[in-house]
Amino acid sequence: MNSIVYDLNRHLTYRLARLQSQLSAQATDILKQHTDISLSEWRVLTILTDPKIRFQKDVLKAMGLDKGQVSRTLKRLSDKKLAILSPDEQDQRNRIVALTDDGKSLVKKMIPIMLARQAHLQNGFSKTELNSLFHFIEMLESKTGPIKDLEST
Amino acid sequence: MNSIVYDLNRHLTYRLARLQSQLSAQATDILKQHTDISLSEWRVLTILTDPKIRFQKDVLKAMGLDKGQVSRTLKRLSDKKLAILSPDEQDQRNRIVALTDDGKSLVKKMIPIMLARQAHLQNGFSKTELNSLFHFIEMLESKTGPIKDLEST
DNA sequence: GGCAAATAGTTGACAAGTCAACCATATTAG
DNA sequence: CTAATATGGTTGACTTGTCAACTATTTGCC
Repeated sequence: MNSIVYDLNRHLTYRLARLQSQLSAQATDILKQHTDISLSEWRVLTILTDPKIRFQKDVLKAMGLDKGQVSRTLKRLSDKKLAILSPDEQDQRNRIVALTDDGKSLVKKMIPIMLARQAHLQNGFSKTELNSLFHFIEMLESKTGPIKDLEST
Repeated sequence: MNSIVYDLNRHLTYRLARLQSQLSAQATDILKQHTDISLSEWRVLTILTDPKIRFQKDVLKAMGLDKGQVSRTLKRLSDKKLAILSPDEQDQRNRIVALTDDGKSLVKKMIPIMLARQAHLQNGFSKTELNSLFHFIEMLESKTGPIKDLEST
């Protein structure tokens, strides 16, 4: 009667967690082979290629990362001379963020490599399948808030 | 001409990372409302309900976690009297791991809650869709090893 | 104008994850 | 038998992620 076995492998969030940790290890490896930036640094760099991103707060919103994490990541990028942070004269609370030339060329160099990886991962999926995968991700993301009535039978 | 914009939102691994961090925050919240164990502790507890898991190394294999992480998580579970670790007389390298009665009842109490959450998340997906989602996860997981020939044009 | 609230960012403390060195016990091959 | 190797586990150092407190501006309201 003590059949409280919980099948983790059919457990969606667990599977996603495992997948995610393997994927990020893979990305970290690739980055290490070519540069000396971390995965989160890479993500911020790519965000900075978007002309709509002008302030630190835009990075924050675009990525949904922690404030402090963004602050420190940008500081590291700035130390590595890949990004430049400057004050906004209009509103002194803001910090203007931008890629340096070094930053731009690093991104330019890495993009084909990272895209090749994406292609590798998506290889074997049809266009339709990919779309439904993105659709699934969106649906799940819409349900990641607090849940009420969890224990009602 | 400097159109090096990298669309992160159409970037599979980035979306999965974001989804995953939201999901695990949600799980952590739920656990905090009902107990004082962390998500990784919860996962190890559920693993321990499987009668095939007898030694610490089995936990390791079943979860694909870091050695050290498993060692420390089990230590915390043992400190909280939820699991018990004992030496294996046959092979002194092994540690036998098992749930205590407290551990069992905690799992029993939490399982319906965690299953309700899974149901909530999967709500809106048809059986077919769920199967293809799991299938996608498997396909991706099979591609998380090192990649060669990444830069060939 | 002046004060409360909102916004942007920084910092420190702490938890979780990753890596590698290390110890003890078993296994195996000569 | 014993020396090399493999296995299971622990530990410390380091990185990354998370949370909350705090400072400095700006905005909105009376």
